[in-house]
Amino acid sequence: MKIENHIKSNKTLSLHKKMLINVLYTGNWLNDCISEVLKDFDISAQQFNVLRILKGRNGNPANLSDIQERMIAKNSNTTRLVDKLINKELVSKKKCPSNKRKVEILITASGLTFLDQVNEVVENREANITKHLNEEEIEQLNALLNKLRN
Amino acid sequence: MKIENHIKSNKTLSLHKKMLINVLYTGNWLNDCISEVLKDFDISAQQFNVLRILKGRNGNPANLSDIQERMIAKNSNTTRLVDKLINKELVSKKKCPSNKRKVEILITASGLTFLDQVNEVVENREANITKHLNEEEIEQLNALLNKLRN
DNA sequence: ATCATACATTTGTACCTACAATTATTGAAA
DNA sequence: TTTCAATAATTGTAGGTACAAATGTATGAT
Repeated sequence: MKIENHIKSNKTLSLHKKMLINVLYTGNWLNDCISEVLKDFDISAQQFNVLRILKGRNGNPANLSDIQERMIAKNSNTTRLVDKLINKELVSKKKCPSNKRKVEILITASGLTFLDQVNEVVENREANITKHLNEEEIEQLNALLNKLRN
Repeated sequence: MKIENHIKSNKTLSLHKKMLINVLYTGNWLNDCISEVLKDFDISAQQFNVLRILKGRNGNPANLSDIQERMIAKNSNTTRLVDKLINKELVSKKKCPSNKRKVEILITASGLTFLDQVNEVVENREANITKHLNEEEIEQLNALLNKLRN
């Protein structure tokens, strides 16, 4: 469906405007798709994102700033996201011994198990989304988005 | 810049995954670009969106559900967004006389003046963003995003 | 050694989002 | 006509985002 139908616009939008709205709208839409799956696991997209980042460290502890740098939404308040995950015992945090300004954050064993369970369902959903485009189109879309951001 | 550098991923991501992350990331990025401009006017992207929708009605009052349908972020809590705009006297609201369940929302004269001022700056910023792609690429990007959502 | 500065994180506040529950109103069926 | 379901908006609560200010720690210059 065209973007102007989604937002029920009555005036004719310029191609440029349509494209920008489309990028915003599709980003929201994709976020909603993933959030819907995550809802069953009582976890938000950003919390899931933190868990994935920590798993990617393969046992090396991460600072808050390491996590922040890797977040998809750069303005997340990582302190509070991590706190929520600590409450769920999915991650652990302690002061960095060599530099007490920093913290060392790790995914726990139960965090890893949980993440693997969630990941399976998320990846199914993602596969269902990407199947609408072939490899060449995915590559094009990737390239165009990169170019848009400069 | 490639998306894997933005999120500083160390493992090699599949093309599919990169594309999905890219859609989310670029949506956030674009939102941040526009929000940065709006900040000078003390208005959020969603409040700006509501004002644009109301202007598009050309003097016809809008219900809350009319606005909601036209929002880029479909889950905005429109009641509260409108309340904020009423406090700033940029929009007005009254009970719909023919159906007291509904409300009639209008942009005020000062809302229109304000919107026009903001719009000029926003459109400059938008033009600066879209200039990285030519017409054909913009058309492609539009088509690919539409196809991704089915 | 002291001090100013930079760094890493936390906290505060306002706004926004997600979603469920509630209130008020309407319209149609029993 | 009463009642019940549907509709439109509002409210409540928890979580997330944006941004500034505060806290605690490290480090280089003097």
